[in-house]
This record gives sequence, C-alpha cells and structure tokens, in this order.
Amino acid sequence: MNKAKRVTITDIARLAGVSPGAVSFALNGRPGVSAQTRQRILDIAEESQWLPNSAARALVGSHAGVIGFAVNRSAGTLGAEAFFTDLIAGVQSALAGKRIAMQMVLVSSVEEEVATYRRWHSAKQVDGVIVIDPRDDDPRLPVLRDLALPAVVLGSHASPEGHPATIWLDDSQVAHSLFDYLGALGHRSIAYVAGPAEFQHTRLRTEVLAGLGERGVRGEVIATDFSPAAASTAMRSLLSRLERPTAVVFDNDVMAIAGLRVAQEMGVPVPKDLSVASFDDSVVAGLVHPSITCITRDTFGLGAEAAKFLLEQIDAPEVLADRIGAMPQLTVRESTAVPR
Amino acid sequence: MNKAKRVTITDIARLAGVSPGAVSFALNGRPGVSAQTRQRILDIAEESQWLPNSAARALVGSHAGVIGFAVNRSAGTLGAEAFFTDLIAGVQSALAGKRIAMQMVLVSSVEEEVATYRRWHSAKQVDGVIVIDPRDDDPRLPVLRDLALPAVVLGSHASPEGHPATIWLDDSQVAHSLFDYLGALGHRSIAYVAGPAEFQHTRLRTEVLAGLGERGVRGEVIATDFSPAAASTAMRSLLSRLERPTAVVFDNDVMAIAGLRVAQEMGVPVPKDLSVASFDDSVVAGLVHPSITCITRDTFGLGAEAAKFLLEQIDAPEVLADRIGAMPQLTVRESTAVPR
DNA sequence: GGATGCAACTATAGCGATTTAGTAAAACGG
DNA sequence: CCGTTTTACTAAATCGCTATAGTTGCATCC
Repeated sequence: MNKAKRVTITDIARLAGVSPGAVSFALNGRPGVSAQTRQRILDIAEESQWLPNSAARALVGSHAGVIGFAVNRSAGTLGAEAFFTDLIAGVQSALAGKRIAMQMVLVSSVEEEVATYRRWHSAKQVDGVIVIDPRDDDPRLPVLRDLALPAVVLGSHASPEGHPATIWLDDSQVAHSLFDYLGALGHRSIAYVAGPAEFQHTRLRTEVLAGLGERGVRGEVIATDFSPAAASTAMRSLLSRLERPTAVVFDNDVMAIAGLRVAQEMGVPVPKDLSVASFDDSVVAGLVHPSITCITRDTFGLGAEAAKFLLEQIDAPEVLADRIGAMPQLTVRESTAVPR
Repeated sequence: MNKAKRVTITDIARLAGVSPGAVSFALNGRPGVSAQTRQRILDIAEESQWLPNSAARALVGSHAGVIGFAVNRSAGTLGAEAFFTDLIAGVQSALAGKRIAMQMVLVSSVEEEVATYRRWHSAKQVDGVIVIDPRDDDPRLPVLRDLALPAVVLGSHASPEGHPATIWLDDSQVAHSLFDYLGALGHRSIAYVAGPAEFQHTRLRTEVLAGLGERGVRGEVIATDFSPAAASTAMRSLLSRLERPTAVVFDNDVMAIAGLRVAQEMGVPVPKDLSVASFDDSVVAGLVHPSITCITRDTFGLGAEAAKFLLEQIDAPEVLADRIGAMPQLTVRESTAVPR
C-alpha cells in the first residue's frame, strides 16, 4: 500500500557522486576513500536515513547481525523459572545500542537443538550462539566445533577441549557454600530435591552433598523434573517420615516455595523445625514468608557477559580462552536456622 | 577451520541435471516442472541436506522468516513478570515446526521502539511484529501502518482504525469480574495498587473501580511503577491508616506477594482482616501461603494465538479483522474472604 | 499442414551489499 | 624528469535465490 521506498547504498552513491563501492568503504570505515569524501558520504547516509540491509550483508558473507539462543525446555517450564528472563534481559542489555538482535527458539530435544544450529549456520542466519545446560559428553559441542560456529557455553567447568569458549563458574564451590553453611548451623540430615540427573550441576551438587558424609552429615537426593508439583510430592514424603531431615535444599526457587507450602500445610514450622533453602534466587524468594535462603547468582550479569564474550568471539579470528563468571553468593534469609 | 561447505540450489541443479531456476520452482511447489522432475529434485535436496539460505531469500523480497518482538521494559523489570516468558513461550509454541524464528530486542522508550520497527522494516529483517502495551494515542500504530509492516497488537479494545490488526480482550469485563466478586463478598473499601497510568488497562480498571461507587463501594487507586518495592510501600501506607481498606488488589502477582508479606509483618491476618488479589496470575501465586486470588489469563495461549494471527497476516494481502482473545477467568484462592 | 497452444525447461536479470581487480592521477625519489 | 609507488577511486564479479522472458518440443485443431 505505502511505497516507503528503502534507501540503498546505490542511492547514496548517486547522491554523493561516487560509486557504490566507495560508499561501502566509507560506511565501513575502511581505507579507499579520502577523509573528505568519507565524511560527505557519512553525512548523506545519515541524512537520507540509510540503514544497512542485513540480508544483503549476510549474503555476501559478513555478519548477519544476529545471535541465536536455542532453549531446550518445554514451553511450560520456561515461564516457571526466572532464570531465562533474567539471562535474556542480561543478553539484551549487552546488545542494546549495538545493531545486534537476539533470535530465540524453543526446541524440545538435543537433536532438534543441533539441527537448529545446523540450519542457522547453513542459512547464515546467526553469527554465533549461546549454549546453556551443558551435559557430560554433550553432543552439541562437537557439532559447533565442526561448523566453526562461534559459541559461548554457560557451564560449570572449563570446556573439555578448550572449544567452544566457555564461561563457567565452579558449581561445586557453589554447592559447598550452601551445604557447608547448613552443616555449620548443625544440620546432620539434609535432603536435596534436585532436577534431572543428566545436568552437570545436579551431579556436582550431589557429589558435594555426598562428600559431607565424612563430616557426619547424612545427605539424600530426590530427582525431579523441576516442577513445583514434583517438589511438593517430594516434600510431603520427606516430612511424613519418622526421621525427618532437618534441612531441605531445592534446585530452584519455585520448587522451594512449593516445598515451603507443604511444610506449612503439615504444620512444620520453618525455620524452627525445618530449614529450607534454594540453589536459585528470584525476587519472589525474598518476598514470601518466611523469605528463602538462596544462592544468589547474577544471572543478568551472566547474560550480559555471555553476550559480550560472544561478540568478541565473533570478531576474533581464533577461539578465545575460557572465562570464569562471577561467583554466586549465599543470601541468608529467614528460612534457615539452627536445627532443634 | 572446517570447510563444511554449504550446499546451494546450484549444487542441486547440477546434481539433477537441470537449471537452478527449475530447482527453485520444484522446491517452492510452483508450476514449471514435471511431477517426475520435481520429485527427483526434492529427493536430491533432501539427500544432500540442502537448506534455504534465508539471507538470499530475504534479499529477493520474499519472507525473512523472522517475526520481531520489541519489548519496552527495563531489563530489570522483565524478569519480575512471568507474563513475558509465558507470552514468548506461547509464541514459540506456534512457531515450532515452521521455519520461523522470533527476534527479540529490549528498548527503553517508545521512540526507540518505533526506530526499531523502522530499522527492521528497512532492512527487511522481520516479516511482522507483535506489539504489546497499547496506549491511548499510541505513536507506534501510525508508523506500522505507514510502513505497511504486518503487526498484531495485544490490547484491551479493538484497534481504532481497524489497523494494525488487534487481538483484544475486554479489560473492563476482566476488571468487573474481580471487583464485582470482592463487592459481592461484602467489601466496601477497596484499594487498587496499579501500574503506570498511561497503560490502557490501568485506566480501564480504574474506571471500573470508580463505577462501583454507585453501589456503595469506596475505591482508591495508587499508581506505582510495577516494582515490588513500590507495592510494599503502598501496602504499608494503606495498612497504617485508621480506616483500612478491607481488600487490596494488585496489578500483578509479584506486587501482590510483596503486599502479602507486608500484611504478615504488620500482623494483619489475610484473608480474615484483609483480602488480597491480583490481576495477574503465575505458578507462584498459587503456591504461596495463603495462595492468592487472581485473574488467570492464558498468556501462553495468547502468545500462541498472536503468533498464528501474525503469520496469517503476513500471508494475507489485506489487513485481517480484529479478534477477541480468550476471556481471563477469576481464580479464587485463599487470600480473599468475606470482610469482618 | 500451418497456426496455435501448452508444458517443461533454460537463460538471465536482478535484490543490496562486499570485495577484488583495474585505472587514472598525484606523490615521491633519485 | 622519468619510473615507481601510493592514493582514491571505479568497474565488475559475487553471494544464493527468485522471477521473468525466452526457447524448445510436442500435441492440438480447424
């Protein structure tokens, strides 16, 4: 209906009285034009509101101006965790101002995720990707290597072969900071309501808890699917025993809140008779009553750092060295106390 | 490093012994090749794992295969609301399988949002956009019209000039279902802790509450910035009065949870002495104690519907008629009761 | 049997950028 | 002052795909 014609590099070339090639040189700040001509071209481009056509750019082989994020979670569980929104918000904050967009898709399996990377690469749709939830023997990593698709993995230890680049934070140290704290309070029977066993962080946390056995702490792990319903079930069975644990640690805040409710329903006072804690924080975890002791990680900052790292990676000719992310901190709130 | 060469339409043409044009016809299901040849081409394409180069496609003027979503919220508040994640998850669910990606950017002002639409359009980066938070006299809508950029607005009433297409749900009806319920319980003094006044839904809800005056209900509105801190402050001041309201309604669940906490801190039993409700639901709202009476809207479904509608819109030559979204339902939980 | 029509292709011209090879003019050097 | 290098450009090819204008062969029809 409206013809709102797009202004192209050829239009500016005509206006400036030079060839399209010269305009390209000028706009991309590379040698080949005099300072004077360059300025003139830039002025004209500015004036006529020229914007690069990313499709054309991508086609000729330079950047697509897009980074990709394939999330392997069911659409339902996405909303339950503040993690994604925070991460995305962080990524966006690093991208703001730069002319780079984030593309996101939900996938339902690792295979589909790999296929997505292949498609993105072959269609030159994204310049790089952010990868989360690394697993042992992760099938995605070799594919990314083969495709030479720039990537940043958010993980719990350095990348196996130094590739793809990883931002990692020592998850066993994180686990220690929470479990040791509970141990120091005097808890000797701790239950850990975890996520699926295939995630690296679940395994690491489980190991740390087991390691506390030497110091007389009985640890127990219940695997769940991250759902609040599963957390409630786990909590109910834990509290129905004759020998209850004195502390229960959940993998995320929503599960912890679900657990808290079960404790209240069953008349178990928190933190007097039971301490509750979570490996994930959120605004709500600090607002519920009692507020929940959590590991607070700067997910927003992590997202921002990941995006920045990825952009560097895209520009760099070689794979960059791994980086260590900001260490999560223990935030003690009302839900934990010395056991009776 | 790795040469993982991309297979192009020309490669398949060579393999099939036809011209690239014929391959294009075959792959896009348009006349110009015999059924036999078409099948052969399709087989070869499948076999050699050919994938369309979206950059090239976008360049020649067909679809970019991307829909855009510009969110005008600060990165911080994004994470606080489950709305976005749910909406995005819904959008993704509608996009899954189709070869369409969603691009998302955070913007910090309406001007920036408009500039984003301009950029997206001029660079042919997206085929259409989803627009949220319509305002009175919204500056974005005429721009989208001028650019003839397919768009779907999620709003609270039909689009002013039938363009862009809108999915709307009658927000005053929603407001009625909650306020009327509280009125029917016997509440005669209701406070509404709202978001910024420029949002349409805030205004509509305010009007509905004011309208209850005829039936002897005293309504009061406190505008906030959607933050839990502002909600706490509002709640504290409300409960410090000699004449307290008997019910407080919050614009979203996080604010309601913050308010709930203040009530507990101040020793005001909920729902005995005070009813609390929220215009937004979330998993957590049903898990906290007491669980919160909410308006439950199918945000996931809304996202899915919006995406589907947008895709139809993109394919349709003309602007489609507005649609009405699924009506949100009142979910009564533990936080509301007959006032003392 | 020559004009007509149609099916099944091919050849080719873009889309809007980048990039390489080529060229004219200016600068330099001995 | 002539040969060489540098500067500042232009011309043209290219990316992968789509779309339009031709081209060919073959059946059709009065």
